[in-house]
Parts: sequence; structure tokens; C-alpha cells
Amino acid sequence: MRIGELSRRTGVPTRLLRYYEEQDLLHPERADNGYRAYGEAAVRDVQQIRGLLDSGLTTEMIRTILPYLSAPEEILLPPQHLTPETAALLEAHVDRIQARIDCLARNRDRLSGYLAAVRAEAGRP
Amino acid sequence: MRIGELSRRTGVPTRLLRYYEEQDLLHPERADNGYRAYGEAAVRDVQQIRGLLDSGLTTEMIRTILPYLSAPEEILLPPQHLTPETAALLEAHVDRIQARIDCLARNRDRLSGYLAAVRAEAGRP
DNA sequence: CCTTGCCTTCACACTGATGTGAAGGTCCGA
DNA sequence: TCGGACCTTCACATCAGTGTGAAGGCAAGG
Repeated sequence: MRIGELSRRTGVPTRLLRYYEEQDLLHPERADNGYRAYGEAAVRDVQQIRGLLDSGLTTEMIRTILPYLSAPEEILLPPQHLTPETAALLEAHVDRIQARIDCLARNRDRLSGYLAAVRAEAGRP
Repeated sequence: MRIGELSRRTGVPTRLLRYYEEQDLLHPERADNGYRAYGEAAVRDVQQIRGLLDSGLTTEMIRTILPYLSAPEEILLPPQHLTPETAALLEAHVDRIQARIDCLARNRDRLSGYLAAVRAEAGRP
């Protein structure tokens, strides 16, 4: 599919799809006339990228981990391509992600705890 | 305490402490000579702000939720200051935070699942 | 053939978070 | 009284993620 259709199907402006390619997150083929040609998988990839960007990851982090995320459990990348250095890097990323999760969960709890307290107060004044 | 000490105790450059004030996240007193005067609580506040920024929240989101986070469960803000609109806004923020958590947790699982698979493969070739 | 709509690259601009430095006021200890 | 360490504001610079528009190539339909 071409960039316009991918944009419509994902809700992401073509400008950003080109930017993600420039950032090495997407790798569409090219038709003879130079048009970008995306496969079906690109839809999921783009949604994945958006989710991670919205969650505060940088394009650099996403570029690193994306190859190990695109496959839904079955089509794992051959592990021979995974040097110990890369594995360590991925583990570091897992740790950073975990730290974010912890921070967010902690504050979500505080926030919703506060809201619950206020509601209880309001119901029984 | 003055800005230099707060910077040393939190590891956050003074430039950023001034920026957070400009963004209405910190509200230090001023001494007669114009120097910023921070209370002890500022240390926790700054760490809170850093954690949330590192977790991908914007200063705007942080500005909104910070008043409801600074207190560690006991010193809740009086609920009469909480209009229904504000409550709704806070709930929306909770939802956004939850969405981030879900996205991050999902991808953390994929990533660490992949790493585990590779390790299993390596241990039993 | 010409219009319409899609595509291409290039480029300028904004915002948010940050780095860095200049120019100057304050305070304390030698 | 001077020097150094601190503080002040102001301002320009950078990076990432976007918006926006110009200038032009390609394709399909009336």
C-alpha cells in the first residue's frame, strides 16, 4: 500500500510516516516511480510506534527494541543475531521501561486513591 | 535552602530548577536579596517531577496532578477545592497514565519474553 | 489533453525540555 | 578590601517530534 492509505488506516499524518522512516523505524519498499510501498504489517508497526512514542519513549529507544517487538510471539528473530552486547542493551531497556511503569503505577495509585477518598467524603459528609 | 543545595541534593541542574519554577511546578519563597528559598519538601517534589518527566509526562500534566501527589496519603488537599470538572480532568489523567502503563507493560513482556527465549535456546542448543 | 489527486523532496518553523554563557548583584572568609 | 562562590535575569542554542507549505513528478478519469 502507498503512504496515503497507510496514513488513513493508522490516522498518522504522512509527514510523520516519512519522519519515522527517516528515523529508521519504518522501511518501506519503493515502487518503480519512487513511491513508498508498505506491507500489511506496517499498520501494526505504525500503531506500535505511536503507542511507544505516546508512552514517552524516544525514537532511539524504539529503533532499538522495535525489531524484537514486531513479531507476535511466533516469528522470533533468529537469536544468532543477538550478540551479548545487544542482549545487555535490551535488558537495560527493559529495566528503564520497568522503572517508568513503577513510577507511573505509583502515581496512578496516589491519584486514584485521592479521587476515591474525595468521593467517599462526598457520599458521607 | 538555596537553589545550589537543592541542586546538589537532587542532582538536578539549577537551570532546570528555575525552569520548573517558570513552568509553575515549584514555588520557592524569596529571600530579601532575591535568592530562591526552598523548603525541605522541595527535595521530594523535585524527585517526583523528575520521575514523572522521565516517565514521559509533560510539564503540563505534571502541573495538573502534582498538587494531588505531593502529600504521602495523609495530608490530602481539602476536597472542597476539587470541582467536578477538576475531578473529571484528574480521572482522564489517570486513564492516560493507565494506557501508558498498559503499553509499556505489554512491550516489556514481549521484550523480556524474547530475551528469555534466547537464553533458553542458548542453554540447550 | 487537462484536471485532480496522489506522490516526491526540501525547507522553514514551532514547542517542550534542556545546555550554556554573559553580565551583574550578594555574601563570606582571608 | 578583595576574591571566590554563590545568586540573579536574559538570551541564544540544541534536539526531538511535529505542522505546514512550496515545487514538481506521476497516474487515472472525463
